[in-house]
Amino acid sequence: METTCVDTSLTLNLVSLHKTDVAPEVLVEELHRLSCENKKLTETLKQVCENYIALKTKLSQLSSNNMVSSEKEAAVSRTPTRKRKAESESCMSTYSDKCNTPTSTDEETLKRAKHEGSPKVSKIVVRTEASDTTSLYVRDGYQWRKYGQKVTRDNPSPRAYFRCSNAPNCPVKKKVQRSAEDRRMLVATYEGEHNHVQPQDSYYSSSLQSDDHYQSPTRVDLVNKSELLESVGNNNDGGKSSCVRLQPQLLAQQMATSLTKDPNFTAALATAITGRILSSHFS
DNA sequence: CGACTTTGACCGGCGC
DNA sequence: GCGCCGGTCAAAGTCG
Repeated sequence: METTCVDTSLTLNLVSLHKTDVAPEVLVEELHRLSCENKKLTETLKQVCENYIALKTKLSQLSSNNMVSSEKEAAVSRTPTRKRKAESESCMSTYSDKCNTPTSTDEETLKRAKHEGSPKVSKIVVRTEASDTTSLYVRDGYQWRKYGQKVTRDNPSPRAYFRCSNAPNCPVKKKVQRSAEDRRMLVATYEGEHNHVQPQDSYYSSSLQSDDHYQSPTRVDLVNKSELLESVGNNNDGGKSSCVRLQPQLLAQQMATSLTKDPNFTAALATAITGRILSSHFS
């Protein structure tokens, strides 16, 4: 599994600032240059944010349009929504159809979420190493106790059931099963929310920076199931850089986490802030 | 010895 | 009511 592909090291010219035998006018010039660069970066960031918001608005408009059209289609061809019939139909459908049709497990998860007052349910898709197509363990920073395993009807690979064992009464449960289409894909379904903090010395948190075998998860909340399907579909194409296809918000979260852990970034940020203060002072 | 995994049995919901 | 199926239990086994 590949590590995070976002290079967080900012290569601002910090070295010259540490020199003590530099003329003051050179330092001033350098400060001006950095403040200009900082302004440019701020403008670029602003533009990126604006583009992101515009795209997000467009996406929500498109999805709402799709919902209206699908409701119309459903009204035209109203069929009994019995679970087994739907399942047998999905067995007849092609692979691509499957990608656009909610699986029975998704239905159950959603049903349960509705029934139990909608506890937080989310799915994580993890691509494992090509050689490893039997393990059902997803390292996510928490400690899990396996309490069951079952072979389900719609998938030849067994489904494992886990409970969080970090806290004695933590209600979180996790189901892990290999994808029927791509056995390298582990699909972990989380139910509930942890009532404790994430262990700090976890494999996951440390692996974000150094471990090459880190399984970079694609987390998708089931609030929007189309996101999940899109994510699974995207990860199904045998692509090598799963992090490229992360949802924008997830990518931003990962970037933020990586950036705040990066000493280069904190140093560059400190320099940028100092530059701003000094430039406003000089002008 | 405690924590964890394995695995067959059991239970409840749902479709027929 | 019966059978199927997913989810859970719990006893036995394993490991450090």
